[in-house]
Amino acid sequence: MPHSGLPSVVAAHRQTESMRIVLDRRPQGVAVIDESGVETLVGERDLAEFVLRREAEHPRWVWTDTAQWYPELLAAGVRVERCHDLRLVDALLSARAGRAPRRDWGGPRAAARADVLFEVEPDEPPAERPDPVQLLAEQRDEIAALPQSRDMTVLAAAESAGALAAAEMRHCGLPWSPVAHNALLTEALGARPAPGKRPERLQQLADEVERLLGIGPVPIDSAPELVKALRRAGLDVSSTRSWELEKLDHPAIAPLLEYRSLYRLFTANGWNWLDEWVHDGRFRPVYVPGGVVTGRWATDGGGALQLPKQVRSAVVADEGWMLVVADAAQLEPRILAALSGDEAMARASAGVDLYAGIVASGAVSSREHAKVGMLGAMYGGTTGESARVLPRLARAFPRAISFVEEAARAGERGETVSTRLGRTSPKPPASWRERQSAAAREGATEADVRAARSDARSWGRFTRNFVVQGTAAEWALTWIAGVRQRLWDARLGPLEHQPHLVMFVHDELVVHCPTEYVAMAAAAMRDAAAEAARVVFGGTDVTFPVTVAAVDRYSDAK
DNA sequence: ATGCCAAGCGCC
DNA sequence: AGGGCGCTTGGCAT
Repeated sequence: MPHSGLPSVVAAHRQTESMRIVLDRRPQGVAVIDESGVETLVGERDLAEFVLRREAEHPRWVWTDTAQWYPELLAAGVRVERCHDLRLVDALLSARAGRAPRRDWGGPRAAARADVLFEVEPDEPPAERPDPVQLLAEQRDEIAALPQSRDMTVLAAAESAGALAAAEMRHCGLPWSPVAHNALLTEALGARPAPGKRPERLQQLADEVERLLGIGPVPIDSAPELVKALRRAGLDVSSTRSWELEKLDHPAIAPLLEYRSLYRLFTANGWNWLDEWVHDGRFRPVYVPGGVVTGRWATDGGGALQLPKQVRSAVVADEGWMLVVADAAQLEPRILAALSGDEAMARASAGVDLYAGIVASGAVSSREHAKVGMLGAMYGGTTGESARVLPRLARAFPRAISFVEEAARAGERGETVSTRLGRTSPKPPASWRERQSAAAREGATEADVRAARSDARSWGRFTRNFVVQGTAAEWALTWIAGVRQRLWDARLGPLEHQPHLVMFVHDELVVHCPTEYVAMAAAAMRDAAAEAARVVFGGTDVTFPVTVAAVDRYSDAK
């Protein structure tokens, strides 16, 4: 029975929801006991902010913001199986309805209010903290009224599951060996220099560039100054981008490019990064689910989604554990094949190598052509090899190619597009529309027309890519949710002691896993991938193979 | 001193 | 005149 001394807000929620979950006060906090007797412990102060809701067979926690609440629960040893993230779902629904997302999520980290800070009269009455029960009902109603309510329900669940996974990945951390990292840095750069000094290897390369250019001091770290210096040395360059430098035939170029590469390692993922981001043998980046308009995750600090291959040998499993690394092979072209219902491309997708399948279909003559052609079709490439093979792909896979072409035309007209599950692209900015109407007006200059056309094409490339990248993100979220659920269902113990997700990069997942459970984790990753295709597309002939490798070091996976 | 932006390059 | 990002640095403006 519920204890009579519970905080009143919890009691209120309990009554509203008529939960059949028992809340019991303990010395450490509030225990939540569900009908199967599973018990979790929650800090009393925190619990007051939550609504627990019994849904069908499975409890789903409903809260304003997973990123705000879940880390504290994890720190207290509480895991949440399912949730409904009101903020993320609001973002989905608001984008679809073309309205601004609501911002007043309240909570302890809400923006400071001027009237509270300075003890002045408020400009307007303080906003009511949103009532989760009320918000949930509103979101449910809005979803139910959509023509594709099933899809949006799936997307809301997948987005929310992703938010749980993101918090758990940060909580557990990616196993990282500072010793291995320091060793690879020392091998590449020399010993760690004093603050403000260059590592030995960088100094050697800088000296060599200076000597070979033969024009005196070279400001190697300043791009504008370096361009001037290279021009003084007789090299015709307009920038110092690596692909422009690579075209030059001069002995100083090779050491300059090597300097650049090592300089980047030193500044972006060197000793300072290691000090800041790796503690107790774990790298804990902040993932931001839904941080990209297409639905991809972003990161806030740490750069986990841009981890250079150069440093992946520092990702080392714990003793007695392994890293199970799974990668969805050619995810985006497969997504396009499934989205468009292109049967010829579905046949080409049968093997593990889609591009080889395209070659086998006779559409193009080499794997490289298949790859650059498909990437060009999805990104809107109009030049070079990609443009040359596009007509051949369009003949062989008419539905796939016309699908992205139509998404591009819609964007050029200023319309929005949607992913398979209904994530909607933003409307072009007001400045975009103004330029379009300026070009359509009487007396528009040729420059107006050119600018408007260029803008339109550019937005068309965005919407073209949005449908593919965004649907790929949906597949990946569904994949994560499926893997996570399977690992959960195994109920092997506390999160950190059983196989758990530690890394996600768009189409790649890593599970840190006790050696005896590697086969189970690998199967979970494969099964969840097959399930994701069914859930997102509701049945498709396109296959989504994942390559799975169990390794000690991340760098050994590929 | 602080803020903003472009350049450049890392990832998918 | 190929989509989406984050991060660091230098350089300019305030």
